[in-house]
Amino acid sequence: MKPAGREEPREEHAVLNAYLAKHRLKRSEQREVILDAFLRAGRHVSVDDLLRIVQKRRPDVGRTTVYRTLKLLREAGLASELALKGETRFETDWKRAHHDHFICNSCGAIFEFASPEIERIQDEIASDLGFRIEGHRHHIFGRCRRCAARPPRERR
Amino acid sequence: MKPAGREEPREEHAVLNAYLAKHRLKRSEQREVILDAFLRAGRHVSVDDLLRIVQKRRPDVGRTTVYRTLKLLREAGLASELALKGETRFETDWKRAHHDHFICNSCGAIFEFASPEIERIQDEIASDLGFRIEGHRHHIFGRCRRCAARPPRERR
DNA sequence: GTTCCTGCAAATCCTTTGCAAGTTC
DNA sequence: GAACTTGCAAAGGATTTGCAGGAAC
Repeated sequence: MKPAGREEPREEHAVLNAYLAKHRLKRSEQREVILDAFLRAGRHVSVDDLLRIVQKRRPDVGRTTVYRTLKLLREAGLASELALKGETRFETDWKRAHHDHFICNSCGAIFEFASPEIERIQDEIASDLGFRIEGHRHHIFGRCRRCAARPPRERR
Repeated sequence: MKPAGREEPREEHAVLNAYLAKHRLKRSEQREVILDAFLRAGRHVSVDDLLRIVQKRRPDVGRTTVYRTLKLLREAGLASELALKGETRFETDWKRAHHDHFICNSCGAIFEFASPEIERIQDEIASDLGFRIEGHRHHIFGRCRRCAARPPRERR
């Protein structure tokens, strides 16, 4: 455990810096701060979530920069996006195994799952079709354990 | 009235009318025309596609009405939506078996697939989690047979 | 006649872009 | 100093909403 306040030198910072160098882009404090906030934020943050977190430390960072930095992080392989209806959320993607999502319609909680078996079947179907897979998004919607137990109250 | 260019009396029209009656809503020519265009349009139309088709027959129909009618059709169980990045597409949903989609990143073509096996695995995973499934969206992205054969030309 | 629909324009929401000023290399 | 970044305001694109007039019941 590192001293309070201070940022641990996470591998992801090095990855970002390598990416910047490779593309002749420049480092900036904003990018550091945003990456750091993103890594600490936990999974499935929206742009607004992230902006809010970042602004606690640097109130002058603009929403535009958060958008631009998230795009950069995606290109660098550090973030991936989760296109939900109406809003896009982001999750860390560095050395994480592929996974998909359960999304609770009631409380909005997002759970992750992975199934090599599903992936395998997908691959089979794709190869039957002559389709070359480049990615996929598999979202399951429903009610999480807690919300299923406490059904939504009736309207009338 | 059944003038030339006549519409076949599809079951879906009856479903819509039943839905309207049940909810004390009113029938209108716009709704008929939009539903009809939607049924004929084939799969995966965008709002703009549909608007264009509808306006061939009734140039005075507004985009707003198309949005509103699609919403209605969804509620009546006649349409379901396919949330793609940047635009929403709609497909007919009356008495159609559940299916998911392959989407070609290159030409935009959309193919459908269904796998009872995948559904079964999903159910298992969900029940392990105590999650009650209400629906899902499974999109696979990549290149279709044709686009895979003709790789994208290089930029330089 | 009352209630519902429609089309237009305006409003929203999320995201991107133009630009002048500030940073990094 | 040249090239890249930033934040703001404005622009964009998709979708929704307010409203006055028009249709359906």
